[in-house]
Amino acid sequence: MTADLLARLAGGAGDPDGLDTRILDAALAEFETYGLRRVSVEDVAKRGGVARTTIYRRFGSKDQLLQAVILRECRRFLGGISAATEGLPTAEDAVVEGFVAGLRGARTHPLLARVLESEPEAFLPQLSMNGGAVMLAARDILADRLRRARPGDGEDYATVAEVLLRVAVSVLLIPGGGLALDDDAAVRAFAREHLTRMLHRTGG
Amino acid sequence: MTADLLARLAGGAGDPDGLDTRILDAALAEFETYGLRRVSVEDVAKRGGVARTTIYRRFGSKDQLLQAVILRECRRFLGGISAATEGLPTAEDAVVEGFVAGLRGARTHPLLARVLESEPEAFLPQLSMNGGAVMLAARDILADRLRRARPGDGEDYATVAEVLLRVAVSVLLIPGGGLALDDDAAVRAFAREHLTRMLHRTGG
DNA sequence: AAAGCTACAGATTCCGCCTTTCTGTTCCCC
DNA sequence: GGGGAACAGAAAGGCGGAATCTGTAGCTTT
Repeated sequence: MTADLLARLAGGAGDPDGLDTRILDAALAEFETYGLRRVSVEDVAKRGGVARTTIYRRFGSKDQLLQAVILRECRRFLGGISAATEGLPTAEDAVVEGFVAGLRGARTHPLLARVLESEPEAFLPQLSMNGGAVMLAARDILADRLRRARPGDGEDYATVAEVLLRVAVSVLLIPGGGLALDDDAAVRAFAREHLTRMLHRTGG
Repeated sequence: MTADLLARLAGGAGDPDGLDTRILDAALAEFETYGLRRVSVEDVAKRGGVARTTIYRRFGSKDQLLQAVILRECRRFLGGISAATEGLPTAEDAVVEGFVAGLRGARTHPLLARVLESEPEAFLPQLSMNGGAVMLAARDILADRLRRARPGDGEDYATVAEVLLRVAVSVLLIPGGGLALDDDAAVRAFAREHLTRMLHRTGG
């Protein structure tokens, strides 16, 4: 059931008429505007111009619809990291740009901002449940970039990538610290100065 | 007002009859057992064997009482980190043991566990409000240990310490990742292998 | 084959209303 | 300076009934 849903969203194919996409767009817009709790399936149906039953037929339940929205947002987020680290010459660059892209992507995400501000109690469980899985996916993408930039040295890139992501998440959730990470330039400088050190020095 | 409260708790002095301590003990026990919301000031007064008015005279309000409890717990937590990193010969050791002590201290903290499980919606605001300040305090302690173990090399120990703490916090909030941190030994190995790299190599 | 529409049962939420409890303050006694 | 009683206002809890929402089913339409 979940695998089916994932499969439908994975390739971008499997949705020739674009109805799933239209429903997901409508749901995303509703959730971004009103939060999760106050949005009914009918609200989504109206905005999407479809019948309520169609949503149930395609997604099963409101919760599964939400999960599908989240899944798609995660895919976009990962795509952003992937794009920002594509073809960088060194592993250091990949660490820096991956960190910058991840932090900026999360900071500017409308749905995340809305939920975090409007229904934080719904966020912590979501974080404990699926947060780990999302992080594993992001970690693998980042680790792959690192590995390509510096092939065959046996570095534990997956762990390095996960630590990067965890630092980024904690900066998001606990803003008040002493780290100066106000804009992209500051974030980049911090990552370059401190986070790249977790990579083994190869050339020097 | 807050400074006054902090001053009274700071030295351990200023509470000759131990009444503040008894009230704080009672409040802590109540909060650990029943959570934050369901505990009334009278519950605390009964357990502490004092009049309700005394609590108001000494702490001002229920919220300030809670803040005082949290403050004391933070002091204990910081004391644990401080003790665990005392007199270690190298900065690497301080990083490792500070990380281990911080993670274990948070994981085994009864009040933290209770609130996280029973009223997570009260935790996220608390984290955004005071989390940063607590982290700054913990950071300074850790940074001081690192500096003592390796004096005068101009390393930015404060930032290193804060990153350590942020990684620890994120492990607490997002358990599902790929990091194997099940027991102290595993935590220690991870910290030794990956986190110490954020220190500049001095001797080699 | 799949979407739209209507109808429906059960669960959940919302609302107004009332009662209780809790908070924070005051005053007096010790 | 603490204990105790009394108090007003705020907040929380209980509780019916109404409305809404979820999820399902059956039938119609394209």
